[in-house]
This record gives sequence, structure tokens and C-alpha cells, in this order.
Amino acid sequence: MLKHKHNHDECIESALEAAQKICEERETRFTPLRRRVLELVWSKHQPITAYEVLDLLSEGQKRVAPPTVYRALDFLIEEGFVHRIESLNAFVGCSDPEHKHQGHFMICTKCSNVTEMNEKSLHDVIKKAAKENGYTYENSILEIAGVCENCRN
Amino acid sequence: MLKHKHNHDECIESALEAAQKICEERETRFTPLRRRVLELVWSKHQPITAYEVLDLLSEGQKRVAPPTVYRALDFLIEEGFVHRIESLNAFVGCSDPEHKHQGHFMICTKCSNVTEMNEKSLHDVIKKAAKENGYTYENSILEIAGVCENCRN
DNA sequence: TGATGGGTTGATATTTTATAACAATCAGGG
DNA sequence: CCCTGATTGTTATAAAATATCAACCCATCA
Ligand SMILES: [Zn+2]
Ligand SMILES: [Zn+2]
Ligand SMILES: [Zn+2]
Ligand SMILES: [Zn+2]
Repeated sequence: MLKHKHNHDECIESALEAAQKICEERETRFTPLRRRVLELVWSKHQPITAYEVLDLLSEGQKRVAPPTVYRALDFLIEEGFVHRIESLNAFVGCSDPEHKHQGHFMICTKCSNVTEMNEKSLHDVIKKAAKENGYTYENSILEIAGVCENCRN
Repeated sequence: MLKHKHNHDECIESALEAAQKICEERETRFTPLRRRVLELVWSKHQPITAYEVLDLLSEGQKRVAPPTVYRALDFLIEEGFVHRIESLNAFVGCSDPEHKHQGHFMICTKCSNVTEMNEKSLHDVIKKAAKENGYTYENSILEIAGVCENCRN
């Protein structure tokens, strides 16, 4: 179902490394828990709910409580490593953590895969629309539902 | 706080009339409950939560249960009279119920007022972005957070 | 008329998602 | 080591939404 085949382990690994590096630069704490939660978010190359993360995190150990997961997710979102998909109440790893932003996504209604769009032009159009309506732009969420290339075939 | 001063009673009344008319055309049932819920959604010219609607609906009578409200909201959303604001878990009346669409909104982070944008150009850009990424467009939500003109002054 | 059936609403219980509040623990600086 | 602030653990609860089945309404038609 993945849009492009790739070695997903590498994919996770590089996300973790990037996060680690950014935290060092910012002097924020990439603790084992936060690292593990980020790994779990990435583990399912699809949006994952907080309680799914909770279940995975609890495997083979005492069950953790919701705040543990939500606090870690809050941190990861704050740092820009994870986005929340509002229309799904779910979370995905960010494909471009170096540059803080709120995400713009396309969500396949057949396979649930999500594609993050990092397109400056789209971002600019949205900013412009806000300005034209008299708003000072802060940030935005865009979630497009549709059918992905794979699922059409 | 309202962007433009207006007689809000008239505003509500016209929304109800429009809904009534559209339901007659579509032969869907604009029941007293649905009418009342739409009225309550409009009553607060700002996003309103399902449970706020529930509280208002329950005033002076036996308390209604959540499904009553959610079912009415589902109908109103389905008919395009109401939009859900995903980032707020709240609902607003649609400013253009004649033409079914998912809403594109700007949300003031100071006063919580919401402005619906019915701009074809923006809609087109979003559709185009979906297409360029290989998705067959179905619909989209756009929620821009910012500060409105009033609140800046 | 009154049986039938679809759509709507009522009622009860539960699930899903998220947060509040406070205690325990940990990591770094004096 | 002791203090401090950040992080994590723990318990309880709030907020948002849905599942299920019963009751009701009302148009159709036998
Ligand atoms: Zn991103
Ligand atoms: Zn797909
Ligand atoms: Zn609308
Ligand atoms: Zn404002």
C-alpha cells in the first residue's frame, strides 16, 4: 500500500536520528520515552491513534497510562516531529522536521495512507487568502480526502 | 466581536428559511428537532460544541441525550447546513448552504470568531495540488488560525 | 380501517479521546 | 550531597462520540 517501496526500518531510523540531532541543537530533551513514542508513530507508516501508541508502548511491560503517551506526543508535536491529523484524531511522523510547520495532508479514503505536502506555493496561496480576508496568518491545517494513485489501479 | 454588525435574529431566520426551502426541494425532512438544532448552532455566531447545543436544547425540558444532538447534527452536516470545525470539535452554520461543499475557515485565535471562505480560486488550487500528488480529489478541510481584523485593532 | 414498514426520536450504556491533579523520580548545578 | 526544575508515574475524571434497542410517527395500501 505504500506509495513508494522503501526500507521502512531505515525510514524510521533516519527520522529518529534527525529528531535526536534537532533536539541537541535546540537543547531539548529527546528522552528514551519520547524516542520510543516517535519510533512507534513511525512504525505504522500511516496515521496512528494515541491509544494505539499506548497499546504498543505497553507491550511486554506494565501498561502505561494515557498521560504518558499524550505528553510525549505533545512534545513531539511541539518540536515538529509529529503532526496531528485532525480529521482522524491520529498522528503521523513529519517528513520535514527541520522546518517547523503545521502539516498539509492528503488522506486516501481507500487505504488510509497519508501524504504530507511540503509545497511552498500552496502554503503561500493559503497565507494570501488569509491576508485578503483580513486575518494575520498564524498557521493552518489542510486535509484533503481523496483516492491515491495505488488505490485507483 | 462580530466582524460585521448585523441583526443576528434576521441572520438566523434566513438560515432557517433557506434550510427549509432546500429540504423541500430535496424532499428531506426538516423536522422540528433538526430545525431547533440548526437554530441553536446559529444562535452563537461562533463555533459551538455538540454538548453546548445539548445544554441549550435541554433548557426548560427533560434533558436530551447526546445521540439526539449528534443525529441532528449529522443530518445538518449531510445536507450542508452546518460544518464541523475539526480543530475545535465544534460546529458552525454554513454561509452558503445552496452549494454543497466542505468548509474552508479562518479562525481567530483571540476572539474565536470564524469566517467561512467560499473562494473558488482557493478551492481550485487545493484540487490542483491533490491532482499533482496523484490523488483523486474528494473533499478537503482547511482551517487557518490567525488574528482577525477587529482583534488587531 | 388497521396492518405494515421506513424514518425519526427516546433511552441506556458504553467507547473513544483527552486532561487534571498530585506524587515520585531523575538530571544537572551549586 | 542537596536543591531545583523537568520528566514520568498514577489515579481519577472530563469531553466527545457511538452502539443498541425500544418507542413513536406517519404515509401507504390491503
Ligand atoms: Zn511536516
Ligand atoms: Zn490509497
Ligand atoms: Zn459552507
Ligand atoms: Zn478576532
